[in-house]
Amino acid sequence: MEKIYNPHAIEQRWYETWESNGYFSPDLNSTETSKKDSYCIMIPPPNVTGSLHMGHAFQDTIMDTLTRFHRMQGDKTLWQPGTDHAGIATQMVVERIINAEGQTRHDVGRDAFIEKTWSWKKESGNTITKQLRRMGASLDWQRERFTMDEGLSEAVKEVFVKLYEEDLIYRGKRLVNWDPVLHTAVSDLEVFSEEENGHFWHMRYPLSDGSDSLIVATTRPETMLGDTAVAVHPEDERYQAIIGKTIKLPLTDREIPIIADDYVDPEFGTGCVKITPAHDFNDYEMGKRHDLDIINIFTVDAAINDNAPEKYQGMDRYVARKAIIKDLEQSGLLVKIKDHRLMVPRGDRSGAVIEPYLTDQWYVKVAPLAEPAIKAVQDGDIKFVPDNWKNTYFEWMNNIEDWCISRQIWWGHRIPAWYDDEGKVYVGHDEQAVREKYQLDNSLKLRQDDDVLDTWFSSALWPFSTLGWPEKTPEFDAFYPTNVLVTGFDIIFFWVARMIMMGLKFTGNVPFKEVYVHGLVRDSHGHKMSKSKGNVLDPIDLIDGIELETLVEKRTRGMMQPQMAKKIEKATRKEFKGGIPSYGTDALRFTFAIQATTGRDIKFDMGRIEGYRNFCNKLWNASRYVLMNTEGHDCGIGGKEKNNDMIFSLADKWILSRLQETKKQVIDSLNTYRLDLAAKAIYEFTWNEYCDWYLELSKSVLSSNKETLDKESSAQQQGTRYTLVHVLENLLRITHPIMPYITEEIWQRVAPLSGVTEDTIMLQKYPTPDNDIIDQSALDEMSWLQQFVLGVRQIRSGYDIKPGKLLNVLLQNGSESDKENLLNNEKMLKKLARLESITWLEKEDTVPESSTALVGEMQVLIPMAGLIDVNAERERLNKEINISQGFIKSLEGKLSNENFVSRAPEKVVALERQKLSDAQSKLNSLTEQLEKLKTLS
RNA sequence: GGGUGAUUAGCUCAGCUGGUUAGAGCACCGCCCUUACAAGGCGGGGGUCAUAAGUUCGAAUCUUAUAUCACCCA
Repeated sequence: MEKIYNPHAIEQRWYETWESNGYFSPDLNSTETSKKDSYCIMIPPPNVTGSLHMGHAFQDTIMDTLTRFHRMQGDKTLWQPGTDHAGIATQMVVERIINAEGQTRHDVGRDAFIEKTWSWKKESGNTITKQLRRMGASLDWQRERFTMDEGLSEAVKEVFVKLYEEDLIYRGKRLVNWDPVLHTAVSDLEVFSEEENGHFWHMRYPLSDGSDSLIVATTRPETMLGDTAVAVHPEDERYQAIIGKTIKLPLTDREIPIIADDYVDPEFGTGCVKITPAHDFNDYEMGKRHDLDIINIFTVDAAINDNAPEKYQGMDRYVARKAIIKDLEQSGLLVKIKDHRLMVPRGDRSGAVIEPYLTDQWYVKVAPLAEPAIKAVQDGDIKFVPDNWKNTYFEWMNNIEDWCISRQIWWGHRIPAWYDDEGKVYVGHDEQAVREKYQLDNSLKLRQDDDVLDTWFSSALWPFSTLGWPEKTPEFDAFYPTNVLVTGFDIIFFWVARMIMMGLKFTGNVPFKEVYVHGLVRDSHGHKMSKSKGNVLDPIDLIDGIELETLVEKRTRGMMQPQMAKKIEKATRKEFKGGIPSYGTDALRFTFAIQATTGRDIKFDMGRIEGYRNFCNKLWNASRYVLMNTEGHDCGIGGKEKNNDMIFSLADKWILSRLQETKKQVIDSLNTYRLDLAAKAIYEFTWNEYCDWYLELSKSVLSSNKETLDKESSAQQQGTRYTLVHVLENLLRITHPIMPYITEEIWQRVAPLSGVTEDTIMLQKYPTPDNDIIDQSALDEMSWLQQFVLGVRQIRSGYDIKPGKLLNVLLQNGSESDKENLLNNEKMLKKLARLESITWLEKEDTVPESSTALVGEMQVLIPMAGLIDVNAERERLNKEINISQGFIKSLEGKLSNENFVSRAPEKVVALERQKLSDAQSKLNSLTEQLEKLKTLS
């Protein structure tokens, strides 16, 4: 093995081996595993145009860890891969290519455009699936699906037609988020609202009878052309007299009513609000309440249309804004202009300011679907982890609105609805089916709806459409309902809730039994990573490393706000002085796993990934040590059962016990989605116990000279070699779900030494704890040994005694069991504490001036003899005595409290008493020692 | 305005149903190239657990209020 762990040399080779051998695929034909033992996770389908970001990498680490864990436990395991067709995003990508060739998509035509999109997908749509492979994700690629696949499209049609037939889909005119550049409705998720600088324009609206006037304020003055009322609060005393009167709307010849509605906040602005039902969501609702006219004044481009006075027709909304301001000013109706920060909604793809816009769209009537979906969570058929996310879910489900599912673009599932010349609508799987269903004559001309469905519509079917639904398939039988959905909380509404509704509606069953909601990955300062902030980290760059210059270039290229580039460059150069070194996939995965706590934010800190890369190196080198000392030797394959003479040392028994406890902790943690605790248990066991103590202790067993080995020593060496290999081999299997590559690489070398020759670690059994192996007396004795060694080391370090200097220690005031422990472990103590000799003294023996450490009541004495300064030792003892006295005081306080003793559980009181007596004997020893120093000097 | 969550060492975070003299990693300080590992070893310093009140024999942990921050919804 190389001296330093090098992820590059191993990762991709192993992935190719796993994939080409079909290890990721569940064996559907096996009769051994019943339905009960199946395990399935659906990947949240990433956008086909997308590339892997930190959020994906985090989420995929979680899913892959769970998948590998269950696969190793023998479950029939499927992690279902695939991508979604990302209607708008994909269409824009292809459109950009066509534009670069000097054409528009309208020049090309719909059918040819779709064809081009498919060929783009074939050539370039696999960026993210390649990156998923780099992450080590054990997805069953043979079953990869795409939301536009034939089968999934069939599912979409089936669902649409059924919902329509049940009156759960309807066509209606409603306000939607309209992108005036893309000419389509967009979902809330595709709209980003950010604060921008704007103005508040105060305008005077005169009453029709000329008696008075009102002042209204707006951030969008051009919408006044569509005003159909002015509203005040019903209890606002200032305006009681004019409620019910009318306004002469300036710049138009319309009269509009003054209405009262308690939505109006009398404290805000002037307490008068202009109402534009066609161009504002709140106004729309108010318009419905008061039966107001709805006047749309915009074209699809957000220019002024024919419903407005001729003067403004054809003007872009911002040109019209200026014209209107000017005209109002000239008529003396503009009262004032105030600077104002306001939330401006922009389309995340086009960057255009989104307009609420009145159009014909298709909707899903959600309330009837939501009801069983709420019940499923209430009844516990679906559990959220952490549990409190269900509140967020209920909150949304109880206030749910109908879902606009149509989009005015070309790329997507075309709505299976046809119209005749009179506009009558027919819904069916295809034109032929429609004609049969509605008994239409072949001569009747039919035209299919131009719109396509929202991508989320097909995503909502993902858990069952990928398994072949509506066909009856063995996959569906085996894996539906799936076990867990792993997702960020940001799409509980958009996706999770809709999958639950659709799953229940069409399969009669929940789509998943648990929803594990993880946090979102942020930068080291807790900010959201975004291209415009220039703080994005690419997981692949963390795996492979990247030069500083390349990173700067990558972060500042193609910025929406180029003025930010300088700032970003500076920050990047400061944070990543030498670029990013290559950390490898396993270190990245471990970093994610250990940060997968129940919190909502994962602040990604470079210090941590570096630390876990070091951890990989530690594991690597520990393995090197094990191999160096076991290869070519008798490692007692099969353990004691097959090697009767094998002897286990204290250390062997101890580490074997700790291994069982670690297994238990890791398994329990993974079962409860606490990957952080699992990773931590692995880290601590590996580093603090196996490496720091066990490997060191094994050295004293294995260092004996070969020629002089007697039978006993060789049986001891066999025991130690067996334990070295056995623990490491188990540890690798325990760790494999989190760090697949390094564990596979090492396991290939280690497994044969434990008698296993198999092709891959990923299909081995996951280790299970064996309580019979846990040896409490070994745990106790080891703790004695550790205290002993630690005590000597502290003295050594406290007095700057060179590590190489061998010491002579004296023991006094020890018990029989101390004596026994000493006999059993003298050799190990000498090696670890670097001792020349250990001398057991009786109580009455006199001792030279010494520095003292305590192991229970036993005093470990290191004679000073020029090593230690008496005053310094006195000071040290005094400090310890002080601490001890403080502790005793607090314990005595507790125990002298009548209430505590009578009310606290007996166990707790007994524990406190034990603590007190321990502390007192410690104090006695310390004082005794101090006394000795006094009398001697 | 409504909701949710957070506040623990310089930084990033654990701390499960109240029983800890409050832990870890990184950073920091001292010693050490001891043949698995300097991406390392050994030892050490560092916190009134945001604030206030309450419940309790006992509160980082439960309740209430306040402050600050974050996110979601309107």
